[in-house]
Amino acid sequence: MGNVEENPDPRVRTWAPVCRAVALLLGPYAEVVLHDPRTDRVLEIWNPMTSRGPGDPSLLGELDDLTPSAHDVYGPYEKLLADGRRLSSVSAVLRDARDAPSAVLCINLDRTPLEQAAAVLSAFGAPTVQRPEPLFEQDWSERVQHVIGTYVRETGRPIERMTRQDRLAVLGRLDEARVFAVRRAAPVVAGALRVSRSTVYGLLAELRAPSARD
Amino acid sequence: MGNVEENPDPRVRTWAPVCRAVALLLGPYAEVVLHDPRTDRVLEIWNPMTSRGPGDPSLLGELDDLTPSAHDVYGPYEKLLADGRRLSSVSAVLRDARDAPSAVLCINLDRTPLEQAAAVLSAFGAPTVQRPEPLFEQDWSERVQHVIGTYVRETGRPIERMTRQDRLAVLGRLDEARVFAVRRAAPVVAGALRVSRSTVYGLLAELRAPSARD
DNA sequence: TCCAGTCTGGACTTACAGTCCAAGCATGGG
DNA sequence: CCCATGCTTGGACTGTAAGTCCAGACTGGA
Repeated sequence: MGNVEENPDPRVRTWAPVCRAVALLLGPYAEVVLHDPRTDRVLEIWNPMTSRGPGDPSLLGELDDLTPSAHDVYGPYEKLLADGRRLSSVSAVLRDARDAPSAVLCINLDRTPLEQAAAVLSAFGAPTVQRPEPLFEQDWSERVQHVIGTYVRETGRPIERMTRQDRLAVLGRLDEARVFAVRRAAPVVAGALRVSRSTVYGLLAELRAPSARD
Repeated sequence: MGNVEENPDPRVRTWAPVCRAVALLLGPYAEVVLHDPRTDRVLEIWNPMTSRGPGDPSLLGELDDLTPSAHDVYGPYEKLLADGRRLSSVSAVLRDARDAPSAVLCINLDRTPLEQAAAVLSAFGAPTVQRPEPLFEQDWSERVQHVIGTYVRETGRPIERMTRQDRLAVLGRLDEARVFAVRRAAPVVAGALRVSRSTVYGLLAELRAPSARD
């Protein structure tokens, strides 16, 4: 992470103590990044989780999320690393004495170990072979929206641009969530996916009967 | 849990040490019950989680699950207590010297504290605003059991002695819980209430159309 | 004993779940 | 430009479960 005290950039000298403190507090599972929003490059990085370093371009679109809100703090967002690690990410716009944006701070927390620990705990006294038969709630149609929304966010692909594979994946999740045990669910799902009822049943059949294993 | 050493029932004297050991090992979160499968009653109980005691009927249908399998050990099953605690439950058929079934052992582990801990862990570094769904409910048939169980506890009236008013009340709660939005729910509820399908629909109609408000 | 209220099994109707197919519509190769 | 291929679609169809209805059985009380 370089010799910060000698870093020529005044912004780094200003913010480095905060960054180092956060990096220390959250141990090896948090990455702290200071971005230059004008050049879209990394100013400094602590506990890097990828191979990024100062001067590298600010991959990951960490700065893209900043436009819509009126505040200076954003998130937490969920990010997915290429190797499958799941990150919770917050960003903050840092301003200089004249109140002009001078840097952007990002903290990326790797939630994978926490989630593994949670899985160990909740598996204790194993809850049967039956998987957590996910719920149905008063308004199960919100669950449909949630599953689809999550998928769209993960892939960055809106419903209109989904491929057949996308639809198969989404329907797989919905089926696992036992959504189709609810009456009238299929037409609702079809509508949500902008697809006909026939297509839903066709894709579901394909999912449920991979018996054509030739 | 009574003075086990003086318990006149030889089965209790035989199995008590095992039961006590398990109850001690799993601390306050596990209940150990010894059932008499012929009379369908509790022989002895350690760390009771409900108000059951020796001689009480073996509520909860802990013995119902035993028929279908060829082995003598069953589970873990998931059970829902009336107050919402979630149990992992295993049962074992205990046999005497002549290999005849003499008692049934049930161990019920309260998973709630573990799940709370798991929830704390997985909530750490909160993943966005999402997580509207309580990790409560499992599959809907357990919701049925839960509603009925709660009612039985509240009124102290077992299913067999319920009046028409009781059934109306229970069905009202189930209807509010949107249980009947799930396919195949009505027959299951009818079975759980020890009542015919016709009766369920009749009572439901009465509940839903009190329009004759004159 | 009868009566009133309730429950029951079973026959029935309705509504939805799920299947099937001919035709439409993209996409891409020749 | 045409055709071939693969996917989707609306609609017709079948099957299964949801819900209704009713004559008869059961129950407790007068």
